[in-house]
Amino acid sequence: MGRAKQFDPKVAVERAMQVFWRKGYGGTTPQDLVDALGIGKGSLYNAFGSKHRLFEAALECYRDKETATLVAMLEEPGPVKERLRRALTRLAETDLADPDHRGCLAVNTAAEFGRSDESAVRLVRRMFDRTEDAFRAAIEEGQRAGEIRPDRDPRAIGSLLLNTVVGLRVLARVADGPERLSLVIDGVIDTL
Amino acid sequence: MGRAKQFDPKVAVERAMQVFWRKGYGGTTPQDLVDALGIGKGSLYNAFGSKHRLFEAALECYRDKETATLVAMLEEPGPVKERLRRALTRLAETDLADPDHRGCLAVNTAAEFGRSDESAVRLVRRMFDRTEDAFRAAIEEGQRAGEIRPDRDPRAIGSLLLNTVVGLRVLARVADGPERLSLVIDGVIDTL
DNA sequence: CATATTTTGTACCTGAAGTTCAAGAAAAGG
DNA sequence: CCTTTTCTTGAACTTCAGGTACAAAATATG
Repeated sequence: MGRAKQFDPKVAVERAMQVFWRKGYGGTTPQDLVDALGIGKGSLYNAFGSKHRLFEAALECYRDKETATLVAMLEEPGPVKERLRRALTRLAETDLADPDHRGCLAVNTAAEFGRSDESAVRLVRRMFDRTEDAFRAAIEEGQRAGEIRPDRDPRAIGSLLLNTVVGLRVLARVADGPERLSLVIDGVIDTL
Repeated sequence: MGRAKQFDPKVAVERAMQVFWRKGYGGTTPQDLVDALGIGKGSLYNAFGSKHRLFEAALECYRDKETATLVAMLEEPGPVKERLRRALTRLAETDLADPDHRGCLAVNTAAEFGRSDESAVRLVRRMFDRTEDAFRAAIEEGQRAGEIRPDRDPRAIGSLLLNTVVGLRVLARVADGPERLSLVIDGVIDTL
């Protein structure tokens, strides 16, 4: 019973995610959210409680979509090394093509909050863990297929690739061209 | 003629740098700065014009100190690879030992502003360029000394090391231990 | 010492952030 | 169909960010 919501919370969170991604948490105002979600301030606070809680939901949404995309890219056909290269390249290209150069919401959040925000840090860590796991799985597959030397620690390479992606997405935020990013990607992939 | 300043602007900028480093640009209020610098608001705005101008000065100060530290570390005696490993390790250790886990001010600034702030982006780019240059110089030295294979592009390795550092300093902001960072450092250095 | 010039702290202003609330509208139950 | 419950809307409220204006104080220069 009671009046039904006039908007879809899923859609609202996704729109909020776009705003937080573009402007950061601190840079986003309730008014920005009201404008982007197309609902009144009251509804916003009734539905999500606070700017921060909405942010958590948005970050969770981002994390799920982003990791799903990465996993999908890593599951494409072809040699593992080529898949990895393609995944990184596509990531860099996407970031550079974005007119706002938003980079990665999780990385930006890590930089914005550090550990001063418990819930944010938890969400970011989880996203990083999942990303590393996805890379590790790909590496193990490559080792089983004989494409990657079996004497290297998959977890270590996973960490290294995670770190590479994090770096790339920061550099992409201020990059004026693709050169440096390409050098990085080639440099990393060629050592595998 | 006229009264002399009661405080040392250099010291003031350095203190401001500490505040911006800890709280970010958006998270720093004029009151924070007044408290940290120990001068009145009037003096602050008289001396620096605006929060943003003071931030630029602080970022410049940070950049100069930080790159000087890096260059000094890379100029220590010993094999180049060991110098690089030590430099990265010390960086990670410093970040983890910092109770606030502030990471790198330039990286945080890149993440906070992206390209929405022209002057900030310029300062960050310059810091990144200098860092890459420092690494490139070290690599070239290593190649001359026969420690590093001469068929690799020093600029590319410089980019790769820069990217590694940027990634490390983001991961350090949310890391709960040194394990992942160590894996990354060893993974990168061992491929040189 | 006189004066011009600068510094300094305080008081003040404007706008917005972040949230709450009262009043009304729509859906379900008796 | 009336009550109950939940949602909606927009205004109201509180606090503070960010910066300006000012008058008093201090000091280099002639």
